[in-house]
Amino acid sequence: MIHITFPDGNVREYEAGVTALDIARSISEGLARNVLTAKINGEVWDATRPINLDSNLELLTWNDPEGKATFWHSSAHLMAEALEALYPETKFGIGPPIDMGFYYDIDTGDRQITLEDLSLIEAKMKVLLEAKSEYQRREVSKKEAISYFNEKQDPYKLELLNDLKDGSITFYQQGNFVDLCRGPHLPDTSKIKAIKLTNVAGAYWRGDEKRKMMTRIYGITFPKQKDLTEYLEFVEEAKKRDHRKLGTELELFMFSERVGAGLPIWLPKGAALRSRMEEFLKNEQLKRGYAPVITPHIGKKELYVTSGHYEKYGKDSFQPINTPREGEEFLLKPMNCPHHCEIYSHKPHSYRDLPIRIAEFGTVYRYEQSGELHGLSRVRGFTQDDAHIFCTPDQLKDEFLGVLDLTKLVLNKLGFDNYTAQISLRDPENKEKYIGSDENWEKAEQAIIDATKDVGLETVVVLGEAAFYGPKLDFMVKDALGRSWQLGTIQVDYNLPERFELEYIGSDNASHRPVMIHRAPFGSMERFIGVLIEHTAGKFPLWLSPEQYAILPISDLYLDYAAIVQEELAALGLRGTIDSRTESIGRKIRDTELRKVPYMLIVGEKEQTTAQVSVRRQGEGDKGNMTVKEWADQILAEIK
RNA sequence: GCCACUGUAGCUCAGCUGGUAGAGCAGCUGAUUUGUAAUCAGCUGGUCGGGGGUUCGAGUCCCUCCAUUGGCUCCA
Repeated sequence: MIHITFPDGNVREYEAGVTALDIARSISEGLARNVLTAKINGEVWDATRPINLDSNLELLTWNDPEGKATFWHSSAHLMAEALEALYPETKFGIGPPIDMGFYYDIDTGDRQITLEDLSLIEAKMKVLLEAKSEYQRREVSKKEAISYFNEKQDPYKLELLNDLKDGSITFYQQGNFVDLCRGPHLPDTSKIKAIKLTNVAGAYWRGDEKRKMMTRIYGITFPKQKDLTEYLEFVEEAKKRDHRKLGTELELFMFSERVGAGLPIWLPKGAALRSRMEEFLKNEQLKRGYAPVITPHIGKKELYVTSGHYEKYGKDSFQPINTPREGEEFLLKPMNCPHHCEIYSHKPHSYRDLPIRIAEFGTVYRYEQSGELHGLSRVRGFTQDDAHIFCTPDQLKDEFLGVLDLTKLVLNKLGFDNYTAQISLRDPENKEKYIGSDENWEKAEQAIIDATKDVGLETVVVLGEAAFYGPKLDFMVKDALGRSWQLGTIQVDYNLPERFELEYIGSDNASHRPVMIHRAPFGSMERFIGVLIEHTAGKFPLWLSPEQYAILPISDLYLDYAAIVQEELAALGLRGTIDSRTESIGRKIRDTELRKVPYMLIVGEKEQTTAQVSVRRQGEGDKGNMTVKEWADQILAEIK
């Protein structure tokens, strides 16, 4: 008999050789039905693998990330089985689970798999499901494994085998399909109830662009048909909110082939929206002791040689601009910090001057590979809400607190209330990879951790993810659809003060090196607004809305009254338009709804005689009549 | 940058195997003066992404460049 310990501390006795599935069945049939895999002493195992020693056991279902991963991994094998049945010449690469679903990289030789083939493969998978094949695990020797794939002529699997140690190699088989695989897998294919193959794309073998481009087929599966339906609805909703589509429809921004790829052009409505966000932050920064500065869009190559950016990124950037006579080389600025370092060093500083906080909405240009460009989220020219704080090591924590507070304010003001912070610290095993003294690193890392604790921010600490020049904190923001985005960032930097030989005179009358904090609550205005559009589906918070209301007169007869209403509202700082077209009220409402103007004020005979407006909220409908004053008070309160 | 897909009017899209372009919406003009998501009629609008080629003839076939989309790789 062996002892099995459950997560709640309970211990039960079972015969040696019992499986996780048996144990689940001993508890309840329902549980057994839901078990996908199990964690045995922290390692994820097949639910059907015999347990021979005393163990800790955690049963995993669809609700556990490992359960889902196993489910999708097994689904990838099922897809491979279908592919092999349909196209026997297929060679297989790897087929792992991913965040949402799975993929398999395959080489089909001359035969091209296209989107149209997916439904055929999907159908084949469904046929194979009927066999309810078990996923059978088998330990094999390296020699046996090599001879199997030699015979099958699968060069990719042979290459993978090369890197594996004899004695740790397992095969999994379901139906006629055998794969080299560490596992674990589902008990059998019957758990898979809904299948959708979503995409086909190219992917380099082992991610190496010098190697062969394979065909990657993406898919997703679920234990219930309903889950698939929900997933498809989610995808549909995401498509509707796509900032590229909404940006065009709402006339916020555009791109032009003639201006160039990846260079967003802000249209009046988008520019108004963005300016309001910038004004908001500028005001907050003034309150917090930041000094606005302005620096040029280009800088001499030597500036970036000094900062070290040239060495690291020079070849992969926009190439230098040359002066025609002197042949001097200038680079489009990829960052604002070198310019800001020059501002710091334009005069000597006393410790009494610190911290010095300089801020700039600085537009930077980075050469992104053409295939990487994507709407506003990945561009070649963008504006950072950049600021650099130069302070003493002792001031670091307070400065960090101030920045955290500001970033939280910014996110909340923009309607993001679901976010966490990722703290990236250095790899304690590899301290020599980083610049700066041990003492300073420890101080900085502790400052970040303490500061986040002080403001009660939920954090994840990742070791080894720090930049070589300092630890950092990134805000991970969840949008309305539950998708995570990395937006604002705060980075501590020991490197640039060193390279630019920045100094201050301390109370001991000796010169010291300041610490630098880079921070950008929005990150990039472009990217942030892209996320904001998708988060709000284009229905921006009222204070940002390019058009807060539209007055819709029932007919031309009420245009004069509409103008009076508009004047009254303008005096209160509210902005809006009058739809003076000779159109039916139904038409005006429809057009205004589609423009996502938050409020419609309908005025006709009734309103004119009572000095009221009929209020309609976008997406919600009629809110009834009230006086202009009543409505304005309500709106001004909403904006606050 | 690499692989694949796509590029036709301001927008969304149709145009079979080659026979010199079509719809809806938008826009313009006129009529309609309208009560909570599309009033009606007429009209304008395209060197079919750019360039080159094959052909008697190219939106359609071939080459090339540009851009978009989905991936790969990368991201100070």
